[in-house]
Amino acid sequence: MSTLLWLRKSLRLHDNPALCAAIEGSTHLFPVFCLDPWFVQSGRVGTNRMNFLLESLHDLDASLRALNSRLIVLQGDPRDELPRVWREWKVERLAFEIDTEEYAKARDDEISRLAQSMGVQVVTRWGHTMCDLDQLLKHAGGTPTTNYNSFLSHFEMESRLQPVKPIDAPRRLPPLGAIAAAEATLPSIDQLGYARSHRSVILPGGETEALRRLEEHLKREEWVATFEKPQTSPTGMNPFGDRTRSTTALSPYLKFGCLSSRLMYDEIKKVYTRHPKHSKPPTSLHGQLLWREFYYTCAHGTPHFSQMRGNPICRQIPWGADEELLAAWREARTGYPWIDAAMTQLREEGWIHHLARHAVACFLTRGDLWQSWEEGAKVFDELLLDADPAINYGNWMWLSCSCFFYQYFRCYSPVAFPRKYDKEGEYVRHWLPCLKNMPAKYIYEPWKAPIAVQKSASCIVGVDYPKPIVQHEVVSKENMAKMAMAYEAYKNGKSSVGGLSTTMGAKGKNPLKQTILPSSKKPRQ
DNA sequence: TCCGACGTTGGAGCG
DNA sequence: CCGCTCCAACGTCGG
Repeated sequence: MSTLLWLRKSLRLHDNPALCAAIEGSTHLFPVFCLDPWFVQSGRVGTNRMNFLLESLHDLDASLRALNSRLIVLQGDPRDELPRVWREWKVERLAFEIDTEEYAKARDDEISRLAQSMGVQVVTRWGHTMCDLDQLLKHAGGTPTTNYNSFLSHFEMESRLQPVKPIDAPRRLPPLGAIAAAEATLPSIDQLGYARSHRSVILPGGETEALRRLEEHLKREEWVATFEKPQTSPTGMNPFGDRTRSTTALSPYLKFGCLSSRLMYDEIKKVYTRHPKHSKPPTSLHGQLLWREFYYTCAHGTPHFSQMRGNPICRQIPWGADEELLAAWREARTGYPWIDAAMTQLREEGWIHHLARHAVACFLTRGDLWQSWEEGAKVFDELLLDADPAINYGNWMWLSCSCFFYQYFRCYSPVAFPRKYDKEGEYVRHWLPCLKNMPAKYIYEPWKAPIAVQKSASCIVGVDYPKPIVQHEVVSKENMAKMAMAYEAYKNGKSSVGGLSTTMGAKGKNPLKQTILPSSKKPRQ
């Protein structure tokens, strides 16, 4: 049996069920990654994340070579490339990990049909998440819950049936066929049309690095056991070395599957057994992995999860469409140093702390600029190393009070919020050097500094640094009123957007129940 | 059907 | 510096 293992995520050897399935009964194994133009040439993936991907592929290739195999990298649409190599290499079986992203589902359905039509067997396995997401949906009665605590009970049910247990990396691999060995290798980032100079390697990609970092974190048992997410700081200058304020920053490794979420969960569990008074979800480290699982399940079971219209869990809110405001936010020139510093770090490093994401997301949407969360999500999707559709869109809905979270009167101040963490404004000074000499008193609101102070700090607001594009005290109040109206419209059972009229939310508590019950299941009554 | 408790991470003002 | 209350008042769950 000759098997092609089609790698997309799970760029690792450890805890890789699809890899194990591909090995079983194979005389030849072709590990293949396909650089799909839908991702590569579309502008969807920024330089930093593409670089992370290439490093991860490079690392995987090295690990495969150590087992007398190697990674074959194809370039082109997998709908063309895979059938070609199935023929050329006489592939009898295709194995891949289930991917629940919107694009991936459609793509994988097509590929599976092509394979069957060409007599190629198809084997799929879950592996990117801790559980089989269809099973989690089943525990929820067929429709995803938008409530974390409800989700926790579903997860507990499922993990009792299928304990979260990682599997070891294989020690031997079937050899490649001779023809396949001649195929092209990994391109460099400039060969893919990206400017090498725009790259900033803060987090190097790859399974080796992921496991090393996980191990480093696990050594700090006390820290692991007592981790409380809300206690961490968004303004830590070096989040990857700072031992007192940082998070793990393992998200990019989880996104690409350089690190298995099941392995991480299981290793943390071992620490918990030695520290009986450990923290608990939602704030604990286990809690963080469960948030990931939560959003994945929700996205898997929700149509049009990436947008507002047609998304049954998303509040319909009449966002504005002001290209200037959006551009100012995206390009870090809102005139609010905290917002601009975070957006600068995002662009430079591809990573910002979760609370910085909250702050800039709230600012763009319900807090200040009243722009659609979809636009913000697109920017994050391009720039974040860990950009992950389920989690990204989910969190944008959360922050914009479109789903999951509804207390729109709780609004982040771009001035008061960062001050709680960083009184001196070191974070701002680092990312916005033009404000380096601004006194701490004015660092988050430099337009309030007397002109003499601005002069002695060599930073004239309106010249060296922008004036604020909106007045937070004014617009945040106006926007709260707009949110109240949108919620009122929702309660009255009609959409407030584009004259669309829907009965959504008119009576039912969960509009999903009326719209997307899986055909295989009967409604619960 | 109603009501209270709760919701990972708000802000301002107070003691 | 911390913890408390109020601000005005969201949806969801469960008794």
